[in-house]
Amino acid sequence: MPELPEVETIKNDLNKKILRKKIIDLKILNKKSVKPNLNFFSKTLINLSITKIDRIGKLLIFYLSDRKHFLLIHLKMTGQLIYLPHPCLRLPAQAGADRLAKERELNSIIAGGHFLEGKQKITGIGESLPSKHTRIIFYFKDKSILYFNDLRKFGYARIVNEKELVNLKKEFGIEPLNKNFTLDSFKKIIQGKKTNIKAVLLNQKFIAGIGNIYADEILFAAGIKPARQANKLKKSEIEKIFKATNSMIKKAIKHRGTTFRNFLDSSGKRGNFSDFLQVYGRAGERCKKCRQGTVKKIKLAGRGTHYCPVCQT
DNA sequence: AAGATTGTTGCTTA
DNA sequence: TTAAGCAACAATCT
Repeated sequence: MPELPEVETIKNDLNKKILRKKIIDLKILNKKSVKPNLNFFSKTLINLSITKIDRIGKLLIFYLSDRKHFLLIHLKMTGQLIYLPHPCLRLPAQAGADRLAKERELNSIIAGGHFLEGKQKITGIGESLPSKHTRIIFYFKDKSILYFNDLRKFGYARIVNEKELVNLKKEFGIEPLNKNFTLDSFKKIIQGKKTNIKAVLLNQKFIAGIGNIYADEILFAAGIKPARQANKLKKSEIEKIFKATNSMIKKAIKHRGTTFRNFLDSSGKRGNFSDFLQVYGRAGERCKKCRQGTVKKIKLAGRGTHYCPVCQT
């Protein structure tokens, strides 16, 4: 479930890898993965290059060299963007003693997904590329390839013009990494909402980028029950949630995101923040913080919600 | 084998 | 008028 930290990781990596490389061909294996339609999508992208990659919430924005169009990619639940530097890379003999190991690593993604650390099977990955979940393939002039994989076909790649982009941006709330994400702006959002705090954190129109995993983790760190009514939270409690949001997002980015089901970064690697999760996915287990409560799982805002009934109040 | 999984949209209800 | 709630979507796993 790519949320802000996962999408940010992909954005940062791809910004180092694919800029100014000409797109010479496209393969669209699932029509519904591209918008507005297959023909326009291909016709627009071919012969262009990507000049910059941006992100708003969980949405990736690729600036294109025609300066008129933008490629938006949303990974939704199971989307992956995996970049293959070269389909058949061979390093020169003078590359050093570990040349073969390096080559193997660079090429293993083709050989069958052995690039995965460990042998843990994760849905939709661990396959050679393209896989049965590959929906779009971008071919660059330097022979490198970008794969858009999406097991559940929820994600999409969409071409928009500047006006559409501007209108779309308006739909998003404040960005946790932006300067305007202040305690004051956060307070204003929370205090005006009658619904539960988890639903507020999840709503992209209020705060952009938080999804189900980080919502649970943030509220756990803040010691607040997810079902608490937002406008009834004390100032001190809002401050705790604000601080937890800030540190959680930053720490998760530092560890390259969370792989719970099938998130992979642009090299096909897992996110390490999974090791730091405190409540998400721990239903029935002892609370890691107070060591008294047992993590409970309920349904809130239509989502599985984990919390400790003892130390979250 | 039904129910859970989640991000977003669009519809309904309050 | 606007906020809030909920089904729907997709494909798999438990």
